[in-house]
Amino acid sequence: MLTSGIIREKRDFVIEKLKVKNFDATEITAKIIETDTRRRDIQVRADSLMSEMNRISKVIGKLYAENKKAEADAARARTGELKEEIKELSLKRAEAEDLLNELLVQLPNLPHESVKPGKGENENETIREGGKMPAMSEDALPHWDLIKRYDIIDIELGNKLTGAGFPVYKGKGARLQRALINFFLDEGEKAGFSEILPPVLVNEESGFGTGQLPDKEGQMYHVTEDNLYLIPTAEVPITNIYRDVILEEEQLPVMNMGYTQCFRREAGSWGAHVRGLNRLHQFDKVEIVVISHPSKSYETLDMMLKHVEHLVNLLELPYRVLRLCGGDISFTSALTYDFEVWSAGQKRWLEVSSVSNFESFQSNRLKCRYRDKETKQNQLVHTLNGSALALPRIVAALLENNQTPRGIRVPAALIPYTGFDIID
RNA sequence: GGAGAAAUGGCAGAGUGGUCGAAUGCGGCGGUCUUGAAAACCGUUGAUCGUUUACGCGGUCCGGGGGUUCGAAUCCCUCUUUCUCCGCCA
Repeated sequence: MLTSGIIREKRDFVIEKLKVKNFDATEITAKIIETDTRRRDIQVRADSLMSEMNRISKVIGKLYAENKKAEADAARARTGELKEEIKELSLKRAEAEDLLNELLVQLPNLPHESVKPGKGENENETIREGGKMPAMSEDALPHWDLIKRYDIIDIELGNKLTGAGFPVYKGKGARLQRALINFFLDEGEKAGFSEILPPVLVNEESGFGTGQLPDKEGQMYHVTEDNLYLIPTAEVPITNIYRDVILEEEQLPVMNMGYTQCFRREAGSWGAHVRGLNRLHQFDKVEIVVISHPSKSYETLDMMLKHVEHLVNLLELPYRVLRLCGGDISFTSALTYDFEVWSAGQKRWLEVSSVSNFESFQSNRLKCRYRDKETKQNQLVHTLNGSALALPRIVAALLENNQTPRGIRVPAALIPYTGFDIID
């Protein structure tokens, strides 16, 4: 969330910026400023009352020590009234604080200056393309046919065991998953990321820290019995490691990555675009998460982009990189690049990675700061994350783009991991 | 799941109702000494909210929440976590 400070000091700027995200902040920022002012006013009054109370208490203590009971009792006369007032003010302050938080949480992050306005995904801007388009005949099969032909991923069986969106990987299909996970982790390590294997269930605080709660509650599976949530991405546990943490400046950047299974309810998503592996309730993903010095976070974003590009290149997939426009970028992000790979069977682009800089939007919620060497002040860090990569659509594209009459060719970089060079 | 013990600053560890934000040690930072370093010695060293042009000043925080009291790290309730013992278990 944004800080109340920036809204107080640069309200017009905030309103202007949020227009890029098609968000009208006029009314809510006014409420925020009003609530914030009220909160501070209450605190000033409460503080001075408490100060007086402390003073009187000390005097009483001294009087008792000197055995001056009568004077002590006289001093106590006023305390009841003070106590009453303090109680009342604290309640009001808590109320104002809660309301302020409620309001702040509703404001999206400010978009970076390079983000252009736009209604939706059609207005995203392609900033880079790479890879070679596969030479395919018109009748290239979509992956949902290929997985059946080679019996490597079983959607129906997943239906039997669990329900729609929970496929079962078998034989070379299972091995391919394992190969991709190890490949991504090994490449991540080479790029300087430390591996984390976090829990896939998190508590409410974590959900709030990264912004899934309270607004996007329906996205996550909720284990009500224990009030835990199945993670929709490794971003949640890995970023929350740094909740309430103050880092030393020289520790930055903190570069972590983790493989986890991811769980998404995706309530209400149906249609042709979600067929096969295109959208699942459970899938595998390696996520990279970086905590960066605020002045370096856009360099960090570029570094992460290069890493993802490197992965896609090694997998020999044709890709393009999009800079999301204001209408498509997420609530929490300041700047997001999407990676899409071409799928020859479906003849369309599939999103396989989303790399974002959240600036201090997440860290403000997380209270993750670093101690500035020069000023000795604690400052909010910038957080970034990206998929590197999400498996299902990568698998879909690999299968579709590499289909041959003899079977499905495995890209060279993966063969050491799969142990086979063809799926047949 | 049952019984007991505990939770204090970066770490270790005192403190059981009145200048306690908290002794002491270690660590960190600054300094003296030294050609340099070590040792020794001296000083300093938490977070957070508010206020102030500023120097400052005030409030809150001793696992979380609530309570008793003029006053709580200290007493009471509750939750969480850790340790020990028992049970169960991959």
